[in-house]
Amino acid sequence: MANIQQVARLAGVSTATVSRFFAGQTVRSHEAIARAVSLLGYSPSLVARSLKSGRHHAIGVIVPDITNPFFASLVKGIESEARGSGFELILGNSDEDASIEASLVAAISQRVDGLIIAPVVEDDAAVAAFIAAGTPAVLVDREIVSGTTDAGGRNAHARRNVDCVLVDNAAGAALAVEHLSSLGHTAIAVISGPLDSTPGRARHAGFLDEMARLGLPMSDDLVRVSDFREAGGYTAMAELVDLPERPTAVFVANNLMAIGALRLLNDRQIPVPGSVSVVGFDDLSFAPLLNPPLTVIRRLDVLQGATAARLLLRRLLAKPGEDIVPERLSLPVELVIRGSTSRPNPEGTR
Amino acid sequence: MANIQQVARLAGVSTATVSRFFAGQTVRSHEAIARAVSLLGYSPSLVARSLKSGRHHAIGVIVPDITNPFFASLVKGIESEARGSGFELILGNSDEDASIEASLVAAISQRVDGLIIAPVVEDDAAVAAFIAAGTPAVLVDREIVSGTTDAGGRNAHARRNVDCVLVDNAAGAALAVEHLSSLGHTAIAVISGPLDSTPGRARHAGFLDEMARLGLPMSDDLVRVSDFREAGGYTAMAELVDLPERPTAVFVANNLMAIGALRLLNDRQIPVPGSVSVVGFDDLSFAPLLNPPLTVIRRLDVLQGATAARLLLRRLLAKPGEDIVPERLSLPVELVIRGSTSRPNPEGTR
DNA sequence: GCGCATACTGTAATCGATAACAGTGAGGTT
DNA sequence: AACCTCACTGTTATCGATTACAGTATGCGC
Repeated sequence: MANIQQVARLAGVSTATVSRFFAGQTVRSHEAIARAVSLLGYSPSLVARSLKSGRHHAIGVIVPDITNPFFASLVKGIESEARGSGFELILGNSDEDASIEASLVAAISQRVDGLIIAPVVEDDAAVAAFIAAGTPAVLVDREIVSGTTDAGGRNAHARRNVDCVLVDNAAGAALAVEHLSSLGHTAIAVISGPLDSTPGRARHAGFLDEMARLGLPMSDDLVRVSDFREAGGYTAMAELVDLPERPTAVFVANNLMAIGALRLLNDRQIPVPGSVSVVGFDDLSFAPLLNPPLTVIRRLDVLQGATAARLLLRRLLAKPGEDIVPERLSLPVELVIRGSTSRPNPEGTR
Repeated sequence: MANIQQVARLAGVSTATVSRFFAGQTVRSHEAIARAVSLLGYSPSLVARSLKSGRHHAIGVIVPDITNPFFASLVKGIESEARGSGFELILGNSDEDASIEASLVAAISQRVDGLIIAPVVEDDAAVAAFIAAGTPAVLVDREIVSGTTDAGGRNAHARRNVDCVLVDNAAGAALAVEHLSSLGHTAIAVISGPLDSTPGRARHAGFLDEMARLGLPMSDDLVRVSDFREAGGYTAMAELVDLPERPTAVFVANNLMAIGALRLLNDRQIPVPGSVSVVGFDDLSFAPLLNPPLTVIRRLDVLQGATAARLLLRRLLAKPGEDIVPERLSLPVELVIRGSTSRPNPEGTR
């Protein structure tokens, strides 16, 4: 790879002039430089530029599980938006593990101008430290409630360099309960995600609140806290169907657990929605093709990623000194009714 | 962020000594340096190291569609393997578009030590140029048959710096045909991917070869060349079911098109496998839950990604001068029989 | 006490680009 | 002719680390 010195020598000018040529300034030896550049196939070294400028033209993206279709769509949205502004994407997969996430953040932070992250837990020291260091960040899908170093009681959002792109989890859970209740269900169970993550906690709370608001009975048996994974949904559903008083409907708080839950019902040959109605959270391209087609709470996943990227880029492209007001967006959700929910069967088919 | 000068000053040594300390050499002022480092929270600048060494400790990954579960799994396998060796992942999504891919390769190539790519087409000038530049690369799932700059008739694999991790596409297609034929089908159609991509071409050829080998009739009507996208599968299947002589079975050459095809059959209320049997290529975690459960050709996707990463890392971690023999692996596939295939219905239910 | 090997240390050049600063020359004004 | 402005150019320090090279100190043997 040629360097700027060789170009300068070939064009008979100084390196400063070549640098100015690439910065778009008017230069007398315009043509000679252009000729030298194409002859040598020169292109300025990004690393040298980075060293001088301190900017990397890259953003870090850390998700808990890239094989979850929701996060894949999120990344796709981020990718196309970032690329459009000339930023590269550095991807990390935390596998829902806070310690992996911490090492990812540490490894990535030196190479990026900003970070888009769906933190594993809400009390996330590594991410809080990154944010405290002043690097712009966007929390997506999940937020951080308080940094460990934060004695003053302010939470991470009080910081000036963090935006947040969430989804209305509580409203989604409430929509699910409302729908099931309107069909006549009263024994409604929930399979929640980890309660120390935003969507886990918020969907859980939204579910319980709506149950209480509608005056529906609730018992600990009907509440299963799982892990957002397919196997976790499978196990949790197994526990629910084995209850002496089996619920007639289940709200499953994410897509992978919903698949796991359906798989168990399928394995046990328990009719859906005949015996148990199921509502999932997050749509899947193939949800209409499932047996039965899955009723879900839907959001615009690619858009959510693109929004997060736009918020981050807004900071990265801002003039120095410009003060940017942190945003905390909550995107809407909607109920998509398909075949996995129906009126409860009075006989309680087993 | 502190720099090496500040550490050196605080520890009362020269920068060279600090540098040696980080390189693991024995140093007299060991403790003083360690104290200065932790006091300042210093960590060596990766950018400065990159500039000096020319290495980036990063690998580029370019896939056609990250929302395709196969590629998501592939990326996951690459990620965990790369991370284990301290390499970052720079991700690009080419959206099955060769011109996007070309700009991705150009943008990424300066930041990475090697590239893992599933090229959009087999005759891919941008990727061929990248490889010709001498940067190590691994072609995964798809290969490049000939570089445009390659007048000598040697193809890209003759180059010393490229490995290839494919899957036995032809065998997979043959397995599908065999299975359908053994059930009694004779009017078997195919929905292929783009014939200028490796899996598109190889599965197509494997299908036709096996049909010919078994002496099954073939007509142009039964061959649909599509685009590996869900919408493409939908359209292609629409054309097939509208044929005057509707086929009784269809081999769909990838997972997304299979979903599209099933969606059409679902929309038109055409019974599967009653009226049409369907075999897809590439399993999906939810394939057993589809209506009907989808019969597929399966491979080990995460392993394929991990294998590609290992082959690349082998080159990146090699001592200079060490000659590494290029590998061209073809991973096995298997047939997973589920509910979407059955004996043909003699009445030709419509 | 001298010579010498060993073990560590500092100085300075280097990677490749950028930008502050100080020219240089052409053209216009008086 | 003297002077000024304007537009461009070259020199050089800088970003932060690495490393070749030269240098210093220590211990050992004689």
